[in-house]
Amino acid sequence: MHHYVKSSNELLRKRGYKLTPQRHMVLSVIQEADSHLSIDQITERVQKLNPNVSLSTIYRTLELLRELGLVRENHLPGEQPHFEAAEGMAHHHLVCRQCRSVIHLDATLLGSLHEQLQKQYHFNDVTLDLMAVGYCQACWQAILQKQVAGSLQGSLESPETQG
Amino acid sequence: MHHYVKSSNELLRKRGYKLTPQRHMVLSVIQEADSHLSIDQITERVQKLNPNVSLSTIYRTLELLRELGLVRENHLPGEQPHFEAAEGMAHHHLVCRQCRSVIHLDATLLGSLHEQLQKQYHFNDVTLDLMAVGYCQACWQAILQKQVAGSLQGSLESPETQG
DNA sequence: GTTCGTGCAAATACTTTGCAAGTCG
DNA sequence: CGACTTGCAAAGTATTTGCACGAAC
Repeated sequence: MHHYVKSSNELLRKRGYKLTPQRHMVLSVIQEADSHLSIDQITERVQKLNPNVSLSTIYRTLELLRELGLVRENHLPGEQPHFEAAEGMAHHHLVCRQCRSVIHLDATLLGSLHEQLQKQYHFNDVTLDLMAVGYCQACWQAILQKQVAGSLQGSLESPETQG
Repeated sequence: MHHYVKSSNELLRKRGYKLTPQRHMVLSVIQEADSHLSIDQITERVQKLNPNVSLSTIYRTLELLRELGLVRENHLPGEQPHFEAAEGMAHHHLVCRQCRSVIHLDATLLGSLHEQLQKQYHFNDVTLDLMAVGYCQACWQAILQKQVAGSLQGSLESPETQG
């Protein structure tokens, strides 16, 4: 994975920043993770390498890496933001509206939409992040049950509450 | 717009909730907005109708309406969450990584992808929310400028700092 | 020696919770 | 009544900022 470091370093320097040990730690923790990480997870792993790294540095570093396009940030409603390496495949999300369970979807789902957007809106270096929200099978069943129960109760109560 | 109220009411009651004045206000504020609203904006507009409505009620109501699928929530990194009426067209976002400016994209962009996802993953009532992130034209120009300036400075400094 | 980065502590912003009181069938 | 809601105040989390010190040209 470390072949990323050289180009990251160049990118930072071209923009007037340095690749400090802290920045390097944050970046490689993200690059070496299987999946996206929350700020807590990043902090935990970085502080395992060096316990003195402060939380504010982690926030500042993540903001910088995001702005440089070295990491992607995504923020599902109701969760902490998560970060993943820009080199990896973007993975999209299918989220249950009720239980908030998440299914990860394939990056290829959107084809070459990003190229289309780049041309049409004159944006550069575009990446896509799709969130699909619905009810998962289990929650949908539960909702249907509850509604049935409600209407049964309704039709029983009307005569009985008079007794 | 008020023809939504009846069906919203039914949906709430079917699930065991009431359409209180507070909930009604929050929902109609969202339904009558042109675009999506932040929690602050919703609070401001609701409290213009009734200053006694508390912030916690607004949070609780938004969570309920979201869970029922009456409003959509989206959370662009670096911003407050935003809410929009589920009846309207979902609008997608193209965001600049640097200046965070946002372009709203057409809902039709993704075609019938949601139907495909519903079938494939047994999800119900799926809506899609796309976020595309890149550098807008202005920021991209600025970045290129800066890099050019940096390398000029670099090639001047090397000999001169020796003098 | 000047610019860029960091750690720490404090400040700010955001969101959730407990609870007593209010509504309504 | 009894289930559901609300407002208020307090607590809990998350994130940002100011500043003095340290590191790297």
